[in-house]
Amino acid sequence: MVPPPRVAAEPEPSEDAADAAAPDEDELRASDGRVPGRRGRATRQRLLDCTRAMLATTAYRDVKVIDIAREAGTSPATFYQYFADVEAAVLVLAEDVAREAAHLSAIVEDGDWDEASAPATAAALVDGFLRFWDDNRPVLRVMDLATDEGDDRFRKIRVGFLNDITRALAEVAQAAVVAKRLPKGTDPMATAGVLVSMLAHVAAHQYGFEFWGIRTKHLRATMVRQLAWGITGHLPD
Amino acid sequence: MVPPPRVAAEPEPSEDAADAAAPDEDELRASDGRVPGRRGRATRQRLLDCTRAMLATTAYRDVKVIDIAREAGTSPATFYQYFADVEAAVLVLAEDVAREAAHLSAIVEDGDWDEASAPATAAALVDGFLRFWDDNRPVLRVMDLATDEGDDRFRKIRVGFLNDITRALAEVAQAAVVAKRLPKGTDPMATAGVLVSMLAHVAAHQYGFEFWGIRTKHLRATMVRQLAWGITGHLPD
DNA sequence: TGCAGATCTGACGGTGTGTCAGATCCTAGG
DNA sequence: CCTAGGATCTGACACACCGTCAGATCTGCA
Repeated sequence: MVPPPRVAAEPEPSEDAADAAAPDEDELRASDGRVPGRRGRATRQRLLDCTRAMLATTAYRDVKVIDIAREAGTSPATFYQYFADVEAAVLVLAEDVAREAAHLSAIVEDGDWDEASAPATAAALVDGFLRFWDDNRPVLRVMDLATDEGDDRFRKIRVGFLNDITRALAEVAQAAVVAKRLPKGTDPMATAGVLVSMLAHVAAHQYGFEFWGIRTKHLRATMVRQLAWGITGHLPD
Repeated sequence: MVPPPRVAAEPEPSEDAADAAAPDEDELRASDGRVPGRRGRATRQRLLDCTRAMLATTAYRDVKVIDIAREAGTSPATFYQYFADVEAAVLVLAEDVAREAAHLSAIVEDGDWDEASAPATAAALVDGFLRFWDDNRPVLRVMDLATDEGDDRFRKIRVGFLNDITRALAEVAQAAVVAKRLPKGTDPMATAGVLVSMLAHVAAHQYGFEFWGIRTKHLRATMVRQLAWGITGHLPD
């Protein structure tokens, strides 16, 4: 369950300069401790893509290394060159997803939360959540599971990306407390955290709602209302 | 992924009368289609208990039939006599958990939701959720995963048990809409559904919050506030 | 062109799966 | 008390996946 310690080794600047395609992953190591070159990185990426695809079509429990490798046109041994196990590959996917989530906190930070604008800003955030979960559901659900199972590597990623949004919302709530629109004892961080939970869970189970007759339109409106009021204290409508 | 069709067979009334210990599970069949007797049911239960225990200590992905069987002091072949696979056993555990959840909807139905009582009733429901998730976390997280993966057998159970609570809350919301404490367009069911989502998700990730410094006390207060307002339209405090 | 890594894989021992046929257990009826 | 016959369990097996090597193959460059 513990990530293997990264072996410290002298860098390979010639390679590094050659392909600056990798954004900030210059810490990559294969299982044998060497820094992969162009070909290696391509294989690794192919394996990641296939893992993501697999996750979208197969129950997590049934995702096998051999299937991923076959799909990627390579052998299981190659998979193990880059990842300790399936979980490790998913962890990398989770990191990617978390990076993509940055635009969600931007919505909170860049939006206006005064009485007139709050509903629209809240709506933008709600839509962002729904869309984001739609795009990344397979990875996010494994992330949720692993976090709940006590895996700290996943928890850190999850907390990290939700944290940015939560902090941003907490600032808004804090302002509302100061302005006495929210009751004095209100904990801004707890408020923001609970609302982010609401957003995350509804987004995750969106289709579960339709299943029992709730239209997405109403769902969305309710989320917006609950969020806007909870965070600003402005009564909606 | 599809449950095996139950083979229709003539019942065994003599056995049935002998041990009425089983509440409503008289539809039980072993893999070979026969109705298990006392000994069989005991073995089955032992396997279920071990499955639950396993789930509490081991990542779902790593829960193996052979481990469950070993733990139960029996052989894998016996496990397969009662369950098609690990998932099938967890499904039964999920049904049990859902049955236990009945008391949560009772809190909503039996409680008062007038302005004076709403916070206390909401608090009781919040505590019920937190406690319930605490007691059944391992099964509930697998239920969430399977539901999200599109498994309808789990979805039905999940929806079924949350449905009772949601319906009960929706009635309260409906009353608030009629009384014009909630805006006219409000969909009571969607409102209740979103709030139940909030409760479920916060309860599921309770310890994730503590991880980043939010005290359970504040978390609870926020949930209560959000729930009481959202469902009754009464401003708290 | 040929060498020195870099990358990949065949092959293998180990473990888990799922399914029989038959062994073992239990109990009702003699 | 004994025994037949159904209820229950399991050894054994064929198959699949895991995880790890040593060595085969590929690639870029001197």
